[in-house]
Amino acid sequence: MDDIIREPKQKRAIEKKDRIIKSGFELICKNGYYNTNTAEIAKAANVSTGIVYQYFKDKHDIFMEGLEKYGNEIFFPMLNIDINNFSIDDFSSSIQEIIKSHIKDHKVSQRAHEEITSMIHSDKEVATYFYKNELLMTKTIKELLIKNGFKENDLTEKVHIMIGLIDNLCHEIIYHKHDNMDYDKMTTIVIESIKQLFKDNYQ
Amino acid sequence: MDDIIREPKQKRAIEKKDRIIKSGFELICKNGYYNTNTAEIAKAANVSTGIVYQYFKDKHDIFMEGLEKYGNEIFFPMLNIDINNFSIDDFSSSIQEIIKSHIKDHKVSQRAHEEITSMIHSDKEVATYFYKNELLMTKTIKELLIKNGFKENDLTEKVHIMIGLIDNLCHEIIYHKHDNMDYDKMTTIVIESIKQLFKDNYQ
Amino acid sequence: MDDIIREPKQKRAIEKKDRIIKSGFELICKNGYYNTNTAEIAKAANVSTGIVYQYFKDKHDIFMEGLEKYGNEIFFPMLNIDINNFSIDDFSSSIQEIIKSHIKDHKVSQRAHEEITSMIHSDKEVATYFYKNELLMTKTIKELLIKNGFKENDLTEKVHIMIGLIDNLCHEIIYHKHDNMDYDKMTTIVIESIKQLFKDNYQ
Amino acid sequence: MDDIIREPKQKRAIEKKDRIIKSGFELICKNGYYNTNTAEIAKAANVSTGIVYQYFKDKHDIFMEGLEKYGNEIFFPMLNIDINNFSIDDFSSSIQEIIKSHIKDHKVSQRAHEEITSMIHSDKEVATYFYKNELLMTKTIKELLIKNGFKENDLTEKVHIMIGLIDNLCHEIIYHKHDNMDYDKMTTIVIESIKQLFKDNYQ
DNA sequence: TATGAATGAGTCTTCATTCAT
DNA sequence: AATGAATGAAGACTCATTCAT
Repeated sequence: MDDIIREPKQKRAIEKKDRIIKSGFELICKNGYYNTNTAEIAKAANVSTGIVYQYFKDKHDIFMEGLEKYGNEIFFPMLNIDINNFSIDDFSSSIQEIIKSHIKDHKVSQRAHEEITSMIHSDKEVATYFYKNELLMTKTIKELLIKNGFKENDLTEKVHIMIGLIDNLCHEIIYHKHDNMDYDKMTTIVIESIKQLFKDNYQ
Repeated sequence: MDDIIREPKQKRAIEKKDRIIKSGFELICKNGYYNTNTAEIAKAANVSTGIVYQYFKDKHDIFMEGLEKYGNEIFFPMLNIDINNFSIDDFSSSIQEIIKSHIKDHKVSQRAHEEITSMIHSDKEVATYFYKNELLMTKTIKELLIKNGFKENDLTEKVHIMIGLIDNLCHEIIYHKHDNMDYDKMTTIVIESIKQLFKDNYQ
Repeated sequence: MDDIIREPKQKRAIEKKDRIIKSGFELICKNGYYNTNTAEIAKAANVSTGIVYQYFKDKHDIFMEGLEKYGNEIFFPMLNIDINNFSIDDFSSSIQEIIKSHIKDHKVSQRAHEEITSMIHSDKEVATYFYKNELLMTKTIKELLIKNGFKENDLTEKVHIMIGLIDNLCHEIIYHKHDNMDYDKMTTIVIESIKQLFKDNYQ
Repeated sequence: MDDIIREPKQKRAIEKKDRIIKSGFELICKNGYYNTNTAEIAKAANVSTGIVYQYFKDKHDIFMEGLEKYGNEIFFPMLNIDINNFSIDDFSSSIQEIIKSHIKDHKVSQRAHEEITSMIHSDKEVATYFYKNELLMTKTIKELLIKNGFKENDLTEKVHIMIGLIDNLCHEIIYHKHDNMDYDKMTTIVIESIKQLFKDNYQ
């Protein structure tokens, strides 16, 4: 009974905290860390300024929790690649799939990427986050490929290059929309490049 | 007479302004826009805080002038590729040359890139700068390749992809130094990828 | 019936209130009034923050009740002098006894004295408390002396001076521990001074 | 000429800083450290809040400078005893003189003493200040007495006790004004006590 | 032109107190 | 009676910009 009564309290508290993280991270991604103040975050989360500091050490902490929570789908969407959707036999569609989900997952903010990567060098915690997840992602994908029959053959380096290719492509598609660029063609070329990249690793 | 007297003054004034731009841009690249204040900039430039506002509308203006002045060598070093150093016959070494100078030019600050790209979306002027120069760079390189006998054949897209490959490589080399990455191999692979990328455009 | 049920509750309530007073007073004495917050007090007392305001008007009220309850043994230990331990025939040892217990009673916190006396002038209630008890103490000791055969002879003033002498001595011993001071000698001298002070009042 | 123009600037700056120190110290002494905010201090000093932080590291710094500047006349007025006014032959009047000036010098605030001594234990800098000056004062007076022919004979301890006696007396006279206390008598008794205290040290 | 002192709005953060449960 | 989450006013401090000289 005690539990039943407490449960919603706790649930609401968690929801509240989540709201703060979400609002904070969204605002920071949209307007920048220094252009977002705690009052705005609190207001967007529909809480008082005071409560923010009951859940978070400081403004930076809000951001870090947001990064931990939402960062992966923005920066490391490939971490969530479903192994079952990956097929060596249909490399093209696998990569296309990755690109699609990559693009789809850019939800929180179009600006997140630049805003946050800019903090890598000023902010040790952010740097650590990226370093950690970059390694993880490379490792994850490498293992995925090996499971799919790829040979170790400068695989680490190639995976890194592939990630860069995909990142750049998605980035271009999502953000820039240069008028003179044909994105379907570009996608095709990138996929072809990736295939070439790994040509010595499978068959 | 007025001119004669003013001339040296003006020369000094120009030098002074340049000093502010340089100091401001360097500090902002090193420590970030919001972690750099005008007092620091003035001090680093060896001028008074007041004078800054005689030469610049505001802090942001200092940064923009710095970006215009020094941005290219940081963000678009390929704009400065010497056409004479580029050879279709020795594609590898040409690209290697580009990478080398790319890396070398990251002088003002290792942090400049992230710091500043983060401002693209919060700052229309910065965005414009990048948009403008990205197009210019793609165009420049494309023309360079055409001059070197390359065929138009999704060349715009390919150039863009190539720039991304090189950027990522340099970035990786300059910033991350992941222990498990062999950068010489990586460079070789990237060059090979670029060659493959353009294989239908030349010969 | 109501009473029977409430009784234990009330007992607990009283204990709870006492715990708040004790914790609050101790913390304030140790860390200062402004460096102690109600959350800490509640936590130390093992109660919720809300309940504090059911027992006390405000934070200041907690402190005042603590002062009333524990203040005497810190600030006016001489109020508790046991008349049976006081002897005109062995003045020295009587005073030595007072000093000993004076020092011993500085238990709640070495800092209490300064912290709280500082509030005398900012806080009318605290001022009233001290004024009231200072008079009481002087009066009490005066009466004690008269009961022990001392003659009225500027006795009020002398008692006040004596209290000051003892206070300073104890204070010095408790807090400062100046290296160059011999506290045994000092005690002897103070006792001799007190004897001299009262030499016209007894014999 | 440059100097002539600069001089007043600098003079005003110094005056401004002094005004902040004075206002800050007065307000803190009157209302307490925690009941005084920087805005009030700035307003009292007739400056903006911002300028305060050009002259001082923080609020505490204002206070410390005030303490260094005005503290001695409040806490250690005897440091300023004029040797020529001190005479072994007329001990009474010498001490009376000290008491008089002691009382006269309590200008900044009646509350200063308690407010500030309360900070001794919470504040290392304040503690250091007091420790340093207490030693200095004891030493100064000791030397003064020796110069006047006093013999070393527990002189350090006696000086300390004397200072306490005088402090308490002045304190009583200045602050408490207990109705039942005759301060002239009290002064006489204190002086007599001091004479007794040193009776073995001179003649 | 040049200085650097001065301004004051804006920011993060704390905490006594209240209130929904 | 009890909890502890929530409030929001207040405070220390920063800094882009202005201004007296």
